[in-house]
Amino acid sequence: MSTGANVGRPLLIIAGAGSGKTNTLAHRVAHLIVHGAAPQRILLLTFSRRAAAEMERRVERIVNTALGEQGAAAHGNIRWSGTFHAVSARLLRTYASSIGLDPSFTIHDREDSADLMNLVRHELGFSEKARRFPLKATCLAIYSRAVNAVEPLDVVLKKQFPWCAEWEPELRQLFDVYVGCKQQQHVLDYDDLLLYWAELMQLPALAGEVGALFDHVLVDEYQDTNALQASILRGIKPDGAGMTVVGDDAQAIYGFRAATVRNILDFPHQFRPPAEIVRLEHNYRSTQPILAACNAVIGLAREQFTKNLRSHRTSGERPTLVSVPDDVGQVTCVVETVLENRESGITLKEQSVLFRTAHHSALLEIELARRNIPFVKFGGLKFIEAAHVKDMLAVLRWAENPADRVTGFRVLQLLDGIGPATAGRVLDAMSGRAAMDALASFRPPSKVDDAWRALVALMLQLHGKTLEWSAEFDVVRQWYQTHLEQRYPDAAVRAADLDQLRRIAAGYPSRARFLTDLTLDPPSATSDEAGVPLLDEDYLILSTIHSAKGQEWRAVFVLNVVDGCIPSDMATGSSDDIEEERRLLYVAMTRAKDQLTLLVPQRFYTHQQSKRGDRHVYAARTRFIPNVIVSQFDSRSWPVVSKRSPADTRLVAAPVDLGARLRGRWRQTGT
DNA sequence: TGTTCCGTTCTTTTT
DNA sequence: GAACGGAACA
Repeated sequence: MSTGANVGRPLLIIAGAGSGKTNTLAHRVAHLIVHGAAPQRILLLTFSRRAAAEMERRVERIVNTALGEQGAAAHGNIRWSGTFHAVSARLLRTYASSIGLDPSFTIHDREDSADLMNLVRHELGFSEKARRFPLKATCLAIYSRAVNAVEPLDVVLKKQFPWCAEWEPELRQLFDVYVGCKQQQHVLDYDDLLLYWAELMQLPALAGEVGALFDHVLVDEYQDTNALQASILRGIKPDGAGMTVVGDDAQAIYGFRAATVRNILDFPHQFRPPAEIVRLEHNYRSTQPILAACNAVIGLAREQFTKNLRSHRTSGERPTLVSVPDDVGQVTCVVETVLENRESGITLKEQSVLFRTAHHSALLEIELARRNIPFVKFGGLKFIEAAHVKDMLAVLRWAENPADRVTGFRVLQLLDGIGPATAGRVLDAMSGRAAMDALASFRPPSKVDDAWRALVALMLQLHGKTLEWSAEFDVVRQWYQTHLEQRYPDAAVRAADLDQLRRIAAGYPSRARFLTDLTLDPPSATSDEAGVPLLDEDYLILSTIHSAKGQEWRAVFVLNVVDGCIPSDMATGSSDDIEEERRLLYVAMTRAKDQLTLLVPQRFYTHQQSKRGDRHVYAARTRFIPNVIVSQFDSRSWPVVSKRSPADTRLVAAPVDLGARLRGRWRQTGT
């Protein structure tokens, strides 16, 4: 890459799967540093904290090699790196006073936001049953979409939520009050982090100041950013000078979060002269047969992608389509193949099992635990979302920000005898200036007296900030023990999670940093043994396809490659949705270096139809691997039956799409 | 007012 | 199979 001459000019790198994107970006950053750019003035925006850390590590290594350790140390480290959300939180705390924001704001995660939305929803009387108003999660999804896509409510409703369109005036009112509540309570949600940053960039003086912090702005996974994020970038570097974005339009899988492929496609022509475009089309990851199958799958997409990836690794086996009888067969097949692989020298860590939705791995997790095979799971429910962990965090967060009603609501209702009504009255009393005084002088129902005194004492102690952060955590932990035992029969198991939380807390200098970081970059993995750091141990990777983005393994298994899972039954609404599901399968397949196994259960259990009887449906191989391209795969059945009747073989080679037909019929009558 | 139980509805991916 | 809302009960 000829960076030297064009350091100032905007650059778009279209990087195909396995084309060494991370490495390219790392080299570019390192190159900038080696040629005199100040690391402190580089902004590196990635998709996850994990990706940012990995990037920093690589950059450091390259710079060290080029300049020697001393030379590298003289340059210092990259200071601004992370997700849009995390970087925003940091910027907003710095500029809070200039934009009328309380610098000690707390951040709501998805669940908290939904809870607040629900509070408002009830308050406005929208929750009466006769009205069938959208549920809290739907309300939040609509709101979020409007914010992130930068689209007016009526457009969002028409395009994405037509069944809620009749509620437009009520939703408008709901969102209006919701926004007011957040401001009153010094709380920002995920969307606010982007929104406030984007708004800040509309103020010329501040925009100039923030833009001037950075000489270079690099954005990874640009295909998965949304309109709001694009507007932030335009605000930072209006002329695109020093800006590099990297992405692959064929791997866009975050449309549900309002990400749009337009960002990457329209990037070059935002600028005059237009951005330079570099295409990386060599795949260094997968064998040619695997890559050919991946290309075949993405080749059937409605919109054609310009790249055609070529592999450097010409030998190897074709990917396998394995037909298994049902979900139990699927799990057995995977586990036995994984173990075989390990015998032949592929460690567990070099293998992964991918799936569309988090619960698809449930049965596998049980079997792995039974056979004592360690694993780590990415995606799905995180341990931070477990009720007992949320309880602990709620206490700490309420102390940090007593105005946060959702959090206070949660803490108060931990006490036996305090329900929504009493909690509401306490919070009303606290809404004045001296919240903690109001809390201390509140008279609760007499039967909660003892518990009440303990809570008040705890809150006063925390709010007074008389303790060291780690001691503070312990005080809360001790207070919570009673409630933990009272509420959960499996308190001992949950206590282990809280030990883990304590270890995480110990790594932070302050309560505020701990709370912010945990909300924005929560530990993404859960393992079979919570808390045991599996540093040098070997373990199998389980991951949702979304969380597998950017990763690679020697052997990859994809579960439930059937219609109804990929594409998900939830996503068969519009053809845009279907196309995103196709790319999802493509992303899953392109993770594999040497061995790729797609599992196709013949019977697929579902808990959708509750009408006693059919608890499973006859599944069909995913529509994304139609007969035209099935020759790219080795098809076989498992378990292997020595004598097969010809009829069976035919069924495996060309399964009837019975499930899809049945579902189609159901849908017509249903809606 | 708080708790419990029952019937209905919806079920994905994540910062 | 969970989450929600409504209603009955303590």
